[in-house]
Amino acid sequence: MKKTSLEEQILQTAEELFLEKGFDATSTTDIAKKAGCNQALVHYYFRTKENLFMQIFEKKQEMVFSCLKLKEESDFQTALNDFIDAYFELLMKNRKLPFFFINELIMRDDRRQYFRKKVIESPEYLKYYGAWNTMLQKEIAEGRVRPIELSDLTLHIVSLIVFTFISLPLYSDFFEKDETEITTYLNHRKEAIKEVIFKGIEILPNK
Amino acid sequence: MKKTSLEEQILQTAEELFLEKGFDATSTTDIAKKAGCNQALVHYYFRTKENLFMQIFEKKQEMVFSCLKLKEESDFQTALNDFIDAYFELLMKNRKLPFFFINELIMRDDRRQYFRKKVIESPEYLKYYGAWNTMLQKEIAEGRVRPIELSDLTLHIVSLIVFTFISLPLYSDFFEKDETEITTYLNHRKEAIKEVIFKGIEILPNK
DNA sequence: GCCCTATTTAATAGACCTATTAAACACTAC
DNA sequence: GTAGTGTTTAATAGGTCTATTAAATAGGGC
Repeated sequence: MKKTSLEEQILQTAEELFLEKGFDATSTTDIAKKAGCNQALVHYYFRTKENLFMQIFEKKQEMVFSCLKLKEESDFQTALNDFIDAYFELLMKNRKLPFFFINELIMRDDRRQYFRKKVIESPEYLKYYGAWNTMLQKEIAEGRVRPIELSDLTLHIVSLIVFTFISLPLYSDFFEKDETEITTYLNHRKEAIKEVIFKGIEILPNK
Repeated sequence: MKKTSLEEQILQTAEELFLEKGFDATSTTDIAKKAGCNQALVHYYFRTKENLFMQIFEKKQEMVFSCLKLKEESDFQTALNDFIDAYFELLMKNRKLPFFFINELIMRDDRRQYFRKKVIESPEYLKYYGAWNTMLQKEIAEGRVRPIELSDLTLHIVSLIVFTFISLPLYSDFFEKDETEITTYLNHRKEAIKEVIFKGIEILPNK
């Protein structure tokens, strides 16, 4: 029937549950029950709940991190547009990811330190940041973009995108929207975000 | 020494702890210990942890809600500017509020329903929404603001403000900032947000 | 003094959690 | 067959949590 081993099954189930309910609210008993095995088996394969969690955490961390990659050949506007598309698409496929990172990264002192060492201080991250900054500075120098810090621009974009997904449960609940309507709404939000960002940094000046 | 009764003391302590650590991570034992009383007393006064929590939840709900009020006399740009200031100031004084609402409102089905009935469907809320929309439509009709939905504009602004505070622990950790620097940073963010919003909706067209 | 009420405490029931232990099971090699 | 390996289970220790219980304490009115 199943090709996947129970170990794999536990890992998959844990991923679903940790993303759905968070670390604290998910018990090893929950995982075992849903994976269809004895609770002790979770500990047999992963020893601790924390170990099991970290495997999933690192995977998700990598997912988000890889969105920062910049296609070398493209111009700034295209790169920015692609970045927004990529980020939006990632979150449309993983709608609970913002909650996951808020609760399991931002709110945990120990994991923030881990993330900082692993991601922010990595040479790869610094390389990406440098590449983006070079592009932005060129745009500003040549008068196509108003003076703005890369850190501000990034935080603007990430705020607009991520918060769309954070507030999504309110939207779908309050206005009783079904899946199709939600997809339409999200695509609308994506364009609205591009509009306010592009206009807000004057990529397309009204002449 | 203390004028405040233990009941009041418990309520205050619970507010601090629920905001700091969230509902699940705060035990009635924690509250009692910090309030300096027996754990059973928490239940004596409030019967259940949920009861105690809801008193605090409603208070915070009211705080956020009251920011929507619109000073009747002002023009749109001033109103928008004041709204951003008010919201920012509220969160600067209550930095954990976004986490509180994400975990205790957005992520809980039952509390979303409660909030919807209590706030979103209240005549007051609808009145505020109408007043804002009237102003916005007038701006658009008279060509001072590009066509944009109020819902989009609101979500843009709230996203930008709230996410600044959501990501704040990362900022202060990663860049090792002290309190003074954080305040400077937050004020900088407030102005950066106003800039991108005002330019993004063309309140100040480049002529 | 004594009664009555409100407050506060210690003790505990009952539930759930993580992690460990020892025993049972399945399978291959011989 | 048996020995040996890795896998899976039942059982449980030891901890935490909420909520309840009964008993102790304090303070006012008489």
